[in-house]
Amino acid sequence: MQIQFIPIDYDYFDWQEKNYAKIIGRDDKGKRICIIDSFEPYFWAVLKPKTCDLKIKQIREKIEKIEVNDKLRKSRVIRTELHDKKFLGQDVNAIKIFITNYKDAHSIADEIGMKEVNKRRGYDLGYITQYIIEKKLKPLNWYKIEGEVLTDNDFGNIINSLDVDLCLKVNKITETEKQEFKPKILAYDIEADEFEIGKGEIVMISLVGENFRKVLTWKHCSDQNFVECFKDEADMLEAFVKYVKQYSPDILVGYFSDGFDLPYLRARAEKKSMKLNLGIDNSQPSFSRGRLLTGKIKGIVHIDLLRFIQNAYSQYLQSETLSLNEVSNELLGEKKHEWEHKHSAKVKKHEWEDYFDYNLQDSALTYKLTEKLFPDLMEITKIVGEPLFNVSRSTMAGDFEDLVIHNLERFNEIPEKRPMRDEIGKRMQREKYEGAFVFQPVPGLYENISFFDFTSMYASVIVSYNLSLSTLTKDKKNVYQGELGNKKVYFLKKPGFFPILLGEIIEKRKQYKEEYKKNPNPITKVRSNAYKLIANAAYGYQGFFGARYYCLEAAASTAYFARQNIKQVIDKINKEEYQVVYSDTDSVAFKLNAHTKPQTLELLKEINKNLPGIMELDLEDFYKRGIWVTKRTGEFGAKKKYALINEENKIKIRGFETVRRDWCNLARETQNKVLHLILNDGNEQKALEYVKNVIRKIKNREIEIKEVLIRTQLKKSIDEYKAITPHVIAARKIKEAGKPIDIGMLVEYFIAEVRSEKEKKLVREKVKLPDEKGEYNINYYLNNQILPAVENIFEVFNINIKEIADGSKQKKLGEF
DNA sequence: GTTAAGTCCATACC
DNA sequence: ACAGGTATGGACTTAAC
Repeated sequence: MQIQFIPIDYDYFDWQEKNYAKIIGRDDKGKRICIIDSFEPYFWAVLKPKTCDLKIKQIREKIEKIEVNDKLRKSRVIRTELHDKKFLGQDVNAIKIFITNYKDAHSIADEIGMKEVNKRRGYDLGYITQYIIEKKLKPLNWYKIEGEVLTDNDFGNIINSLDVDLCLKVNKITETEKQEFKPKILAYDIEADEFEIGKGEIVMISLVGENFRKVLTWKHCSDQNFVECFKDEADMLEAFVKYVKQYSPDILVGYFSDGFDLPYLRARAEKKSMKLNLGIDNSQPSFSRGRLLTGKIKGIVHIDLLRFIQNAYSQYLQSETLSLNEVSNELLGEKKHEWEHKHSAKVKKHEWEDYFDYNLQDSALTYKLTEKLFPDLMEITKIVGEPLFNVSRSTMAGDFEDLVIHNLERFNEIPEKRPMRDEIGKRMQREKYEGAFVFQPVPGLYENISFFDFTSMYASVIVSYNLSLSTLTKDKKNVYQGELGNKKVYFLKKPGFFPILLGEIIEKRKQYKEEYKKNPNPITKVRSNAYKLIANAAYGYQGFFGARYYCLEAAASTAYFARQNIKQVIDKINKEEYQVVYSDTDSVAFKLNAHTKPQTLELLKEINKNLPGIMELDLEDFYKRGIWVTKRTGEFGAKKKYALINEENKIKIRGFETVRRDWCNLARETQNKVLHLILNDGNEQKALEYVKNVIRKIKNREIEIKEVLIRTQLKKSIDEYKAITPHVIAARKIKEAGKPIDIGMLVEYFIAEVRSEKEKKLVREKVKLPDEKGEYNINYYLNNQILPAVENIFEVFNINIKEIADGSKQKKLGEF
């Protein structure tokens, strides 16, 4: 039999002491298909150079006799082969060791202690990863599968309990051209009486799919057609499982569902002594604990969308938190519905409809976000080669490593191992290396500015200078000379697999970006973006202590060559009688002086002609005006703080309090307004009037409390803080009030007036929560929020705003 | 007891 | 444990007088 097939969820099982891959996917008609396949697991023994043939023969014979027994099973070496391979770019002889059960790879590797065996590698890859590499059945690609239909009795009861339309034992896999795939997505969200997992009852569960909207509940009934009422919690949970099975999604998605919804459901089911058999084999969700809890459902890809957004997207979002509300608002232009969380016993009769509505909306937003982000997720999955489940939770650095692992075969490379605990410890203790160059700006308001920046600078440095573990060398001929601290380090010019792979990613990114420019459509946009995300992870990866291909020399040299290049660009621009005013890492801002725009573009061209390798400088934009200010302490210009206005009057603000979420809205808005007025007008007149008015309002207590709330994130548990800061006090107060408080939460508070300023000098002694009675502290908001936010800006115009504010204090309020 | 330097902490830039 | 270094600035803590 032959089918079209797209693999979605990967799993494996043991049958008669061998491993089998069990892959769930769809055929071209949308039927749910299971395929069973296998390969011979193996790992490598890398031999010392010049080991003689006779010795090799003896070693192989020895290895072939290895058997390990543990309680569960007997495992043994099936056979060995001798191969010419590469390890970190070096030619090696290696013995390929085939074994009966992959799970015992590690213990068999431990039995290989001959002194001629230099290294053992490839025993830490994971069965599914190796399967995908061996059989080239890559996730979310279409294949033609030829195979035999399996019946219930094959493989014990593995098959008969599966809720699929067809199960095939694979004979042949052929990749096909087909690309399109629209997964069946089902979003879910629960509402519970307590925040602690399993502590309270689950009040309701919402489900949203295509033409599918449900709220399941048992506390209160409703006439609305999407609400279904059950007699108790257990009944509701049962219905939840039933509806999931009926909808038969490829993806079940929640928002923070790894950490909340799924474990909560599981805990409540346990409490009610019932099974939450969501898996297509009727198994319950399983949870694995890394740093974070991860919930897995067999045959259905459970995705916690928050984790994907955190790992892949957060740095490209404007949202100040990654709450469903803010992220939806930014990406969809749609918010959560209003609802103030309360225990179901306290929900009034007329409020229930709002509660249902709120619950449904959460799933609806999660569904829409998933629809929007799935193309990106799918593209990354295809590039990386690991299953969707893993990719949706992996960091970008992890993705890069997976990409490398899945492409090693092309280079005939044996995989490097994951670092052990002691190795990680060593790496973590290392000293920092020198990073990027940041130009010391001279404070002032500048006119006619241009910005150049390097495209994917660090990635293109890695490629251009061939910086990687496998190209690191002691040779001093035909090399690039980098540095790590005071030490010179060298990299071969002959391209290594890591820079080659990264180069391919950058090249594809460039192609799709061009394609997108020519013909803007969502597909090219997503592709261009996915390749960019992955390319940008390569630098951090090589300096990351957990990396297989960790190479501090490469990471430090990447920064070194980047510094060299940006400084050369700065010199060149200055030499041509432009004036550089600022630069940070990969960008440079300069005044055009007497030059025209065409001349500036010509300069860009010329610089590009002389850049090494694939490095490329780009025009970011032209700006009418820009402002740089002094540091709060000292008379130097502050780095990483500036504001610009381009020719379309679009304003770009970096680093200022306006963009910092730990300043109160009033200060942020005042500063934002000041920057806008100054950049628009080119002078400070209107801005000054504006600030005077704000000062007046503060003094007259005309400001609402919500405008003076300060938000600070709790980064660790309350007792772990060495310094007791205002936000720690606020967190304590929240806890004392019996409200939930946890690591990661944004704590809101304001600084209030106190009876005796003499007794209570510290800021933390004046902290009040938003709902506490009290008035905002006029002096604090003037001297610690508003004035500091605008002081340095006015200083550019030689205006001392503090004096003006002080002076105005003595005047009658009415004089403003 | 006051003040300045040092440390902790959060958050931004790239 | 789950990318890197550079930088600002508030508030607390501690050392020095």
